[in-house]
Amino acid sequence: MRMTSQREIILEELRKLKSHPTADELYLVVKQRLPRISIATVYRNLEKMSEAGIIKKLEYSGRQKRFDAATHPHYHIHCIRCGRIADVKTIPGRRLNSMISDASGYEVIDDQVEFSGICPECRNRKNINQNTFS
Amino acid sequence: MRMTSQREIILEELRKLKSHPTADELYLVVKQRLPRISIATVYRNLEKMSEAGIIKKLEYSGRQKRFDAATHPHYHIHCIRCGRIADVKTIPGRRLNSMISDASGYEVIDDQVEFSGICPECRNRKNINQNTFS
DNA sequence: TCCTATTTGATAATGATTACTACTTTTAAA
DNA sequence: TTTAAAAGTAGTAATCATTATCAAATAGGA
Repeated sequence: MRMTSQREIILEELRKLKSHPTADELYLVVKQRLPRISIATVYRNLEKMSEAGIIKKLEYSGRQKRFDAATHPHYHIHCIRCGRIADVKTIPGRRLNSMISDASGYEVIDDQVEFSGICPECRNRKNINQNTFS
Repeated sequence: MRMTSQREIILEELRKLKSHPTADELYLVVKQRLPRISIATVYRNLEKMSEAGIIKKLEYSGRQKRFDAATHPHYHIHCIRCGRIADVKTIPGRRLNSMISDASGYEVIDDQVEFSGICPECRNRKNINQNTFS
């Protein structure tokens, strides 16, 4: 895989963001530095880099795929009030995947684990300032 | 919510299927009994019934939504070879959601948990008969 | 430097889902 | 029971995210 400037900058900007952006959100950011870049290039490179294991593609609920520069195993949690998607720091002591492997007979290769709920901030400020992240 | 014949038959046919069908797969089945039904009716009713908690919508973005008549908490596992989506019979002893709640500070309301891997059948018959379900 | 497989930008095509519209059925109030 | 508002339906157009296509550009080794 050639390291083009487009690819490099897409990766750089993704690494800066903690928000697990969609392809079009990332496109807007990258466009600041490469005004002539095409949205197709962003999609293509995100796909390639996730195939290569450099980044992780998150296929969760909602219409759009999201991308994460952090590839170490961790789960995500989605606030149904404000829309933000946060990392879950702790994962179960015994790796869940091996439990699932035992229970299902499948060879578990990957997981798409997303929880939905209400974040601490939204639980505090009830009913105000909704949807600031979504 | 009125129980129309369309709605009733969609629900009946969904309950018969163990395959977690997509809206269009279910449409083909329901069409056998109601030849004049519209695909839009299938989408609309699956959405309504999942809002009402009668069925469960499985959302893994980038792919088609799937629907499950079994609403009790259970996880799914997706075979990347043949495409089938199976139930995972066992779930972790202590409910995972409460662990996640503790770890994240979120009030966990729902989860979308899907594992990917290779099913026992596909592990046996290596390289032959791929994609019979996808 | 030169060659060529890879990548790019621009845009068309695709495919799943949702929106819309006019018509029908149900519900419930007068 | 009329009757009119509400809910639902079939058929189809529109939408939206994503992928495919293709001519032009370019990275990076020979």
